Amino acid sequence: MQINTIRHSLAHILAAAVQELYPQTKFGIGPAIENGFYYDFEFVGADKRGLTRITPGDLPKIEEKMKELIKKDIKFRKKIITKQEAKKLFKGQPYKLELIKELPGKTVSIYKSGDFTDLCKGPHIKSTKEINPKAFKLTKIAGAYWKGDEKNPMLTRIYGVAFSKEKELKDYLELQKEVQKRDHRILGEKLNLFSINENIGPGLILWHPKGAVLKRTVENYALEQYLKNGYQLVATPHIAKIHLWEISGHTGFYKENMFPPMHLKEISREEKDNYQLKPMNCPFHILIYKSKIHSYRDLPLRYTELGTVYRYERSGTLHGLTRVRGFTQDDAHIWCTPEQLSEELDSTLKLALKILKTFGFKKYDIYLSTQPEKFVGSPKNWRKATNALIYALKQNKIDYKIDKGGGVFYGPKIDIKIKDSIGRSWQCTTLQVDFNLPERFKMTYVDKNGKKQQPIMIHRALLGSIERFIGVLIEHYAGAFPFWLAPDKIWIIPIGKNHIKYAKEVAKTLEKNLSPEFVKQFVRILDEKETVSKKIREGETQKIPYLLVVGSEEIKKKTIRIRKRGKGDIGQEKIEAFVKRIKRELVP
RNA sequence: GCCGAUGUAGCUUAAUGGUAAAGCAAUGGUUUCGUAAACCAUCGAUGGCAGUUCGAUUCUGCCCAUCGGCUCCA
Repeated sequence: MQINTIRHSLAHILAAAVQELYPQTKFGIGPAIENGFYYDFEFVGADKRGLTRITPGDLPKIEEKMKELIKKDIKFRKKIITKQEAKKLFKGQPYKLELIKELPGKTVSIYKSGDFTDLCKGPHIKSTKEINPKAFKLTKIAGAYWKGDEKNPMLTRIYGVAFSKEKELKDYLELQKEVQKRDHRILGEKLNLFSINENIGPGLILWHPKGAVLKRTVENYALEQYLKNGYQLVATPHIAKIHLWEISGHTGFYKENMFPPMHLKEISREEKDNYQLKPMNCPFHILIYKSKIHSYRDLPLRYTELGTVYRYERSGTLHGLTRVRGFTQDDAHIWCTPEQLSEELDSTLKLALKILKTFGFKKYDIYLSTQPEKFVGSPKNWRKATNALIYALKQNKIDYKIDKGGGVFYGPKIDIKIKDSIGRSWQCTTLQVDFNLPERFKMTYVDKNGKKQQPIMIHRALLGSIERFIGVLIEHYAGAFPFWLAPDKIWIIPIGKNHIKYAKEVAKTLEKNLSPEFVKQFVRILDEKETVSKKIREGETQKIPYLLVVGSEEIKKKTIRIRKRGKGDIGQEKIEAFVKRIKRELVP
């Protein structure tokens, strides 16, 4: 039997159990989902809103009831009935009645399993005998809007996971533990990378020294790649007159996601204009473009900036580094002629894939998002741009999925979701064609015939938000960063106080072979009065790539004893040999 | 924003309507140590504002923040 069918049937069994335990319950819907199922309920009852509060503490009781039902060998029976009959059957079930009303045709199908009957098109298992009662588990309770619309009432959703074999359930629960261990919010604190302080505000990141070094390494690498590939560095302010956002159209489309305006007249009467914290960099780059007249010979023109932007994300959506209110984009805008578009998209995509690969991401899900219902620009341009994106994808031999109608109103786009080391996807790279802003800002270039033309604009952020990208990096590597990224690279551990002098000599040799800056930033001598074991433990928990232990033996032989993260003690080595080793590893 | 849960020292956790306990960390001292936690001492906390109470960290309300979801992510 298909596991999805079992999951779906389990949703019905969940509903059946709930019906027995809480007879007044109103039922929403209950589909199978990835790894399991859920069912939405409205628990009618006695509190001031007329509801019964269900808490995670109630789950074991419901789960027990489900197992009881499964044991009873309940049969699933399908029946086609008329809508009229259905309305009678589901009297008192407002959500079901709403669904019946919306379904096409004159009849609907229902499934009866024991005392529980549900409106459902199926398919289902024949009998609960097919369910392995040891391979499912109710996991959590959450609020969920009826039909996913926040204008609708919020129902109580009970989630469960289900598999065919008990072992699979165990593996799944193990994986969840692994996910928890890799949580960048926990590792961020353990490795002292960043924090969020409630006196500063939710979604605003404090980068601690080690985190800031990591961020800098990531940013420097990305920027270096852009400068090598024909981008020009620009820098722009964090605020601008609100008028700018009126031109760009953001105040109209995006107001509730922007931090509200600053009213300068509150401090100075002469100030007539209100200012606005920037939610994006594009208008600034456009105005640099517009600061002079451009020839077709200037194109493609590429401006890049590590631009810090602020967006008012709803409080409930914030999450560690991956969803924040202030973040830095590795942003760039490219303007080109229609003829250049394909080539630009192709090379941008290549660059994106190269950079992601360097950071250790080898697997991706790539989406092409096409024209939505509401759009600006001509359908012909949309077709052209979409074809140019497809061309770029084909040039790079990329398997992609089409997100039909998923484009932004101003143009089609390619999104890359990277897969981390335990298979989760994260949206990072975005590559968008924009017909809107060049029009709104009246951008032009002079073509071969001396005529003014409108350039095509590409927005692209390859890492996306640096904050999110680092969050993903932390989870991908579980905090054990490759040498070139690690913000703390080498610890030198003298065995006793008589060996501190030699430890310093080792550091000096590294300075000579690498640089004083490198040693200051990345090498630490642990001369505290602690045991060697303690220092090793500390180094391991801090996930330091190399721990160099030095004692009398090493002094005599002029070597160091290397403990490599994940490998343990790999033996003694001359310092020169070690330098060679790390020089190799320092290259991204 | 919505539904639900949570908030005790820098971190992890304990306890209580009546003196808030411990481990790690930090600081000071002893130990100078060969690959994942030496020893002793010291410092240090109930998210905020109200209310109930003789007394609130504990009960109630509001606020703030965090967590799990929903919705959102131009």
